Amino acid sequence: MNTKLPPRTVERLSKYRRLLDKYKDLEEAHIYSHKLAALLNLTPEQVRRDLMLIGLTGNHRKGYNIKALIGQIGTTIDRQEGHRVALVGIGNLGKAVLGFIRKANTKMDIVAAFDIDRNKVNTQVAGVACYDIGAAAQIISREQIRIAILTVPPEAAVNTATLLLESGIRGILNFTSVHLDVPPGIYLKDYDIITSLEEIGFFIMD
Amino acid sequence: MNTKLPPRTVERLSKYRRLLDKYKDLEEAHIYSHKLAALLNLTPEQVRRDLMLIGLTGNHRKGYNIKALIGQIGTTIDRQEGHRVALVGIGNLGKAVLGFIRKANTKMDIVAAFDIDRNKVNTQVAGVACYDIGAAAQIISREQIRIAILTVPPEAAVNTATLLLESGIRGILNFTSVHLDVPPGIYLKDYDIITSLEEIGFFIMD
DNA sequence: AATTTATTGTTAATTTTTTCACATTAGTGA
DNA sequence: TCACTAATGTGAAAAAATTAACAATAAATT
Ligand SMILES: NC(=O)c1ccc[n+]([C@@H]2O[C@H](COP(=O)([O-])OP(=O)(O)OC[C@H]3O[C@@H](n4cnc5c(N)ncnc54)[C@H](O)[C@@H]3O)[C@@H](O)[C@H]2O)c1
Ligand SMILES: NC(=O)c1ccc[n+]([C@@H]2O[C@H](COP(=O)([O-])OP(=O)(O)OC[C@H]3O[C@@H](n4cnc5c(N)ncnc54)[C@H](O)[C@@H]3O)[C@@H](O)[C@H]2O)c1
Repeated sequence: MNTKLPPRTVERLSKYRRLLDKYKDLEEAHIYSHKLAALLNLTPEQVRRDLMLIGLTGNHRKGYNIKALIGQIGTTIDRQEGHRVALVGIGNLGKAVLGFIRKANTKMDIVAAFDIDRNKVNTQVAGVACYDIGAAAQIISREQIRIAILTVPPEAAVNTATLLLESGIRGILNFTSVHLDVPPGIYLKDYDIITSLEEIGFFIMD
Repeated sequence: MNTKLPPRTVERLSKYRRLLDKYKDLEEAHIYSHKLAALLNLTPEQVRRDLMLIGLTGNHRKGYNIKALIGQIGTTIDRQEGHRVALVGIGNLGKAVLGFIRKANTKMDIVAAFDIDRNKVNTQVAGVACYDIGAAAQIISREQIRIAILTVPPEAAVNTATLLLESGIRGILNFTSVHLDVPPGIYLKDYDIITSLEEIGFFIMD
């Protein structure tokens, strides 16, 4: 079900599902486009169009069936078999991420974590097995891991990313704020809290 | 210098500066739009347009003077006096954020952190004073804090956000993945790693 | 000094995204 | 049963963002 979808739509679909996840077991719960829009600061038209794009159809009187909505978002943006993810760098941020994803209901499975610190290697954090970074190539290949979350210290970022790409990683979520040069075909997403803060700062000025 | 700027431009300006920050002391360093674009997966035209929008002018032969570029981004998106920020919830994520921002060169100053845990209250983390959440209203008002980073457990999110808004906070960076209902005029930005991962997952499928 | 070159600055064109507008429709209740 | 209501679904319009195109130009070279 991988038709070409606008990137923004993909992002919003993920958010709809995150928001409505807690109602997923209610068989007959519905939500109106204007309600969903209000919850996420969007317009009702935008919500309807997004849902239209994934072929979801609502009820003219009750709105969208939440269970169906979650299901359809799943068939659209998830891989059936899920995604196998590695976390690299089990520091404060890495631990927070592990704990967070463990609790979340998602097809993103963190199947391995890597660190260089001997005290962390061969332990479990939030139910995830931690390995030495030296074993990364082997484990990523064996476990068919395709996505990596990079939370190593900045000075280790470039080398670690190179290693990950050589090991078969196809997408990186990079928290290090270090610029990574990736070849075409690799999906790199950077997140930097400072950019978020500066954006907030700019828009609250008056 | 607060002309109306497209939100995307603001975000990219922040990224240009983050990326070039390390060259800020080189008096005569220049960069071409195409070089900057390549570093951030943008087009040269987009870079030139962004810089045009903030009234920055490059040299036809050498490109943009990095120091001038950083300066002009500053006058455009920063407040001269900086922004006073509070971090609320000093757990794994909160500590990572404190350490990160302390090291970064930015006008965002974290001037207080809050927690409910008695072991954390009245300590310092990454040079930031930690207070009891009960003192938040008083300290936020006294310190004129306008922006809060919310890293409390999900179940505390709504109440804590209410308290922050009552205390004068105008912008919230919300990591809790809990939906917050904020009145108009308050700038809320949510970040959820799962949405980032799902986006990566979707776009590496083929 | 003239020529060449590579880049900027910017208008115009294009593409993408959002919003409008309204016909259609499922349920409600008189 | 039949109008009425408050939604959806979607083509069309508008707005926003990006990309193309190219004249202007500053430095390097001859
Ligand atoms: N983008 C953001 O918003 C943001 C926020 C906070 C932190 N950060 C960044 O995230 C990263 C981690 O932050 P943190 O606070 O968790 O740091 P941390 O020092 O607590 O953790 C880093 C971990 O990486 C491990 N490590 C070091 N070298 C390694 C290597 N070569 N291979 C594997 N593991 C290695 C360390 O042993 C440690 O466990 C840093 O780069 C930091 O700057 C980014
Ligand atoms: N959005 C994301 O990408 C992302 C990633 C990781 C974690 N998270 C979320 O961030 C939050 C923090 O995660 P963490 O791993 O640091 O959790 P944590 O449990 O380590 O830290 C939470 C901290 O908040 C404090 N706290 C509890 N109640 C409080 C209150 N009422 N007022 C002030 N402080 C209070 C606790 O004492 C603790 O120090 C959680 O909501 C988690 O789900 C989000």
